[in-house]
Amino acid sequence: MSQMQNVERQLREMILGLEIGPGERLTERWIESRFGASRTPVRAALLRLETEGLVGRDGRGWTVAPINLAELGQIAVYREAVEVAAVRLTAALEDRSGIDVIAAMLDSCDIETPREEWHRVGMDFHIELARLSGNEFLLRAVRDAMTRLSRARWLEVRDEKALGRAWAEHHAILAAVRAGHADEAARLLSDHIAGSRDRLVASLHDDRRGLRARGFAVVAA
Amino acid sequence: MSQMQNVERQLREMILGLEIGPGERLTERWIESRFGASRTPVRAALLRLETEGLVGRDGRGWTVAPINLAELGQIAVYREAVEVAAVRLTAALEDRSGIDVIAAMLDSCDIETPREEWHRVGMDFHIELARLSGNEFLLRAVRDAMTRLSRARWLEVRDEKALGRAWAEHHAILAAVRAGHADEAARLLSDHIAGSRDRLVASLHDDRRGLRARGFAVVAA
DNA sequence: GATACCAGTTTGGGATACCAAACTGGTATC
DNA sequence: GATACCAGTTTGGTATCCCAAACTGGTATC
Repeated sequence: MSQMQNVERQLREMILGLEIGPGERLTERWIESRFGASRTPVRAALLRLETEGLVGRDGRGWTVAPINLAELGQIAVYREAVEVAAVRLTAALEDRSGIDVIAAMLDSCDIETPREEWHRVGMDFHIELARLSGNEFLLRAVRDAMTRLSRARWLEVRDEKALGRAWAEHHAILAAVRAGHADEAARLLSDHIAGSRDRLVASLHDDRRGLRARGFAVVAA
Repeated sequence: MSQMQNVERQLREMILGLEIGPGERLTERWIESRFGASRTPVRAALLRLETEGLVGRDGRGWTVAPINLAELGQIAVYREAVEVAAVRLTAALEDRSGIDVIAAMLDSCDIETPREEWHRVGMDFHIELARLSGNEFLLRAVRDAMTRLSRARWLEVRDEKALGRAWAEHHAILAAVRAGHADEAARLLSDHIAGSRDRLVASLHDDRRGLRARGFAVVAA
C-alpha cells in the first residue's frame, strides 16, 4: 500500500467519521506529521479527496467540506435520477439473482445491530443496487452521492421507527425489482429518496445550533 | 495561473485534441520537459486528469485513456438519466429565458462554420442546457460525460446531413422546454441521445482499423 | 483609542535529490 | 538458436529544500 493511498484512506475515514469536523481547516504540515508521511503523498491525497467533495479550498489552504443543506437537496435530485435509471436497467435483466444478496444484507441487521452497521448497510444498499445495473457510471455516481451524504446521515437524529421504515422501503423496492416491475420500483425508490431527503434536511435544520456548538460548520439551505 | 493548472489545461487539450493518441504511454519526465514544469505540478495534473477519465494507470505508469466502445454505450445511459432529469427541472422553472441564449449559440453555426466550432457547440449545448436546471451535480455529471465523449465525437465521421439533423433535434428540444412540455422534451432528448450513441458507436466500429492504423487504441464493445 | 505599518512566522506551490522496482539490451550458457 | 541471467537505465514514489504570498502580533504614529 503506497503512502498516498494510506493517507487518502485514513484521512477520508477521519473526515467521514467526524474525527475532523466539517468546516475545519487542514494544513498539509499537520497531516504530514499526523500520518508520518511527507507532503508529496499528502498533497496527492488532498487532490483526490477534493474531487470527492470531502475537502475544499479556502483561498490558499484546505478545509473539510461543511455540512451544506442546499447541497443535500441537490444531491437527492441527482441520486434519484441515477438510481432510478439503474433500477430500471436491473429490473429489465433476465438474471436478477443479485437481488437476493442485497436482501440478505438488509436482513443481517436486527435490533441488536450497532448503529454504525445500520449506517453502513443503509448506504451499501443503494450502492449494491446500482452495481447490479452493470453500468459503471451509474454505480460511480451513486457511490459518489452516498459518500457526500455520509456525514449528514450520520448526524441525522433517527429513531428506531425511522430505521424500520427505511428497512421496509428497501425491501419493497427489492421486491418490485425482483418481480420485474420497473415502474413500481422506480416510484418506490423515488418516494424513498424524497422522504429520506426531507427527514434528513429537517433533522439537520432543527439541529443546526447543536451542530454548530460542536464546532461543525453548517451551511443553510 | 499556477503551474499545475497550466499543465492540467495544456495536457487536457493535447489529449482531447488527439495530439497525444488514445492508449499512448505518458511519463512524468516527458510531460515535465514538454511543459517546462517540475514533477510536482505534473503529478498533480495527472491525478486530476485521472479522475476525469482522460488518463489512467497501467500498472506503474500512465497511459492516455483508449477509445472504449463499451464505455460509450454506458455513458449514453448515464447521460440520458442526468440530462433528462435536468431538462425536466428546467421545463418546470418559471423563468426559462436561458433557453434563448442556448438557441442563439446554436444559430451561431452555419455552413461556413469550421468543424471544430460545430464540435464545441454540440457539446456546449448539452452542458448549458444542464446548467439551466440549477443543479450543480447534474451539471457536473453532464460536463464529465461530454468530456469523456469528446474524443470519440471528434473521430466520428459525420456528414453535413448528420450535423443538420443534430441541429434540428437540439432546436426541437429547446422548443419543448421553452413551452414547458417536460414529457415531450424528455422524449426528444432520450431519442437524440440514443441516436447519437448509435451513430457514434457504429462509425467508430466501422473505422476501428483506420483508427488503430493511426496508432489509436480502440477497445471493442 | 484607532490605525497604519512592519518584522517574524506560517503555508501552499514548486524544484530537486534519492530510492526501489521495473524495464532493457546484451551476453553467456546450454 | 533459445533461454536464463545480469548490469545499466528508466520511472514512479517519496522526502526535503526553497520561495513568495498570506497571515499574525505587536508597535509606533496620529
